[in-house]
Amino acid sequence: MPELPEVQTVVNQIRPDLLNQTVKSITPIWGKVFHNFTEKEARLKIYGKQIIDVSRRAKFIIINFKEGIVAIHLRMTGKLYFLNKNDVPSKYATAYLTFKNGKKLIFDDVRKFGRIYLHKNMKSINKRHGPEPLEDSFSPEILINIMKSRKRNVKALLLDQKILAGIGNIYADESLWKSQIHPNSLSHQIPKIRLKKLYESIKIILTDAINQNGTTIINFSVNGESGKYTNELKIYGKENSKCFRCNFKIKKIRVAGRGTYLCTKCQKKYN
DNA sequence: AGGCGTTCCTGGGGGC
DNA sequence: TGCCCCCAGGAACGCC
Repeated sequence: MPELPEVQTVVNQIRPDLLNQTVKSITPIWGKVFHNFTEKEARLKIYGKQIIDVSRRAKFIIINFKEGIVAIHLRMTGKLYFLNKNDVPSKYATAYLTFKNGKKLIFDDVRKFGRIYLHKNMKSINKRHGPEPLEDSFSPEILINIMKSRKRNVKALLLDQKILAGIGNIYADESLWKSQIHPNSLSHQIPKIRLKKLYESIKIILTDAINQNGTTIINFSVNGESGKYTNELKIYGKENSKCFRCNFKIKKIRVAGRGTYLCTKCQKKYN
């Protein structure tokens, strides 16, 4: 389940190998993997074009060309890895790119939720996404405004990419645990001081997770090292074990349609 | 506005 | 060993 830190880790790992490379081809193995373009369009727009940067926006991996971008969303089980020209991709490969230097970038995706997009620029992605939580411009006031201006379940808000970009199920639970907020709290009822704590928790947790190469529950990158943040998790996946803070038994409930881990003793419900 | 269910997909785990 | 059912959950979409 790649979220912001995992996607950033993938970008960090593949960027050096992609920078300045010239695309020879991009080929779908599974029919629906190209979400908004055809092979023909790809041929016209990116064959022979040089990659000038590889970056991340929300949970998208962005391959930047002088004119246009290729955006890759890993969704649940997507992985990217390099092979040499004549190597055979795994049975779960849904697409691949080839480059002038003979390398091949494989998009591997067991559950086939992942998609590749071709866009002129970042406009269509930006308009569907809220602020980047790790950018300096993301301030406590912005988070307070997000929460206070809506009357919505706080976990649902954290997961909503239009509101805040990049957070998924694992880091939502971890951030709420660290800031001692019950996931079913109503956003506008949470005191400002608690929201400031939530802001700090999000920043710290995402930054630490990137430094640890993310959380590997299902491997998200084949070439790279596995994510070590798995060892730092305090609440996610820890049903029935003891809360690190208060020793109370950790529960698993459903919030916003997702499996949610929490400590009902030290995470306060505001409603 | 916002909550909820459904869809897309497949592997893996639990129950029997 | 095997079979069935449910669960995992990111995002879009339709409905109420």
